[in-house]
Amino acid sequence: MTDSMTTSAPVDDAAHIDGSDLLSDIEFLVARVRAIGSQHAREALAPHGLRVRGFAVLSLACGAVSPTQRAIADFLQLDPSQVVAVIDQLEASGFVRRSQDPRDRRVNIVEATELGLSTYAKAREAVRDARELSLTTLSPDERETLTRLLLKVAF
Amino acid sequence: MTDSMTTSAPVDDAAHIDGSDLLSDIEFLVARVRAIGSQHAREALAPHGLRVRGFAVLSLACGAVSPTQRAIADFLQLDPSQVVAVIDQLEASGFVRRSQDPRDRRVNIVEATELGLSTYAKAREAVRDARELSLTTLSPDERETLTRLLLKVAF
DNA sequence: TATTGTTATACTCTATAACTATA
DNA sequence: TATAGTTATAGAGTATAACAATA
Repeated sequence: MTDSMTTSAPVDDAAHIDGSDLLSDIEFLVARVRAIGSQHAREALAPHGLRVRGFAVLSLACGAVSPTQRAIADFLQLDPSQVVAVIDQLEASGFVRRSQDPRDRRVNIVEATELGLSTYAKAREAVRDARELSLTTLSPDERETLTRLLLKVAF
Repeated sequence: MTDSMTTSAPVDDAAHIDGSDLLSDIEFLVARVRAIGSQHAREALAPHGLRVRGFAVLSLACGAVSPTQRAIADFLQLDPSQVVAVIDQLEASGFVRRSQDPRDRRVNIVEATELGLSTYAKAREAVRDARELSLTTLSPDERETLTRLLLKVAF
């Protein structure tokens, strides 16, 4: 339920604080794990000129089908106006380009450029490496279980 | 990696978008689950005059030992200046009071008031009920497993 | 009339540095 | 000199409404 990050180990303060309610609270734990994860991801992405939301959008633009802005908004559960801002930045960095759908001129299709594709490949590696730091305490089996359970909740 | 919320089911758009990279990404899934969870928590807490961070701090203040602001900051991994703001609000609402530690006058001990204790009890119930909506797809065993795995990563 | 993308705006959250009072 | 708390500020993230172009 919080989101900042330091490297301290608050659970060690067991004598000075009673966090029993929160420590058994899945939402609290999820919030904390997200804080750790997005901090690591931010650091891993920064050298590649990407932030977390930009990385997610670029990931979709690099997929097998070039998505529309609307599809991106739906998939990431972002407001369409937020997608505009993210894509503005990605386009300014030369990672994606917008192209009008000839069948419906309202629609923008978001395509990754060559630079976008290669940057994404490198950024993806960097994120994966950083993730090792977060998940080092989990066995491969446990990671798979965690992924499966999160997927059930997320959708 | 995103944080807004609607009730759409983006995974259904499988034909229109390729989210395969993200859907197997624990950090992405964690971010999404957090978004869902904190949205539910926000809605559950609003009628009680609490927000997510305030609820977390109040939870600690209602624990067996009254924490110092520093202990709260350490435990929640918040910057001490953020704790000040949260406690200001909790104190203005009459949920907690600050009292100076007589042994070290720099230290503020945060105690829950009677109103704080009763509000926390109600808010905790509301959050628990709301959580049922998020976790309805998980069995009790799965919830326990998820809690255990998250705890391993979180600390 | 409904939908895609856009602009503008405000609010919350997060991070940082500088300050005070105590130790 | 170091620590607990505070103040101030800026940046990032999020939510909302109104708008133009197109269907």
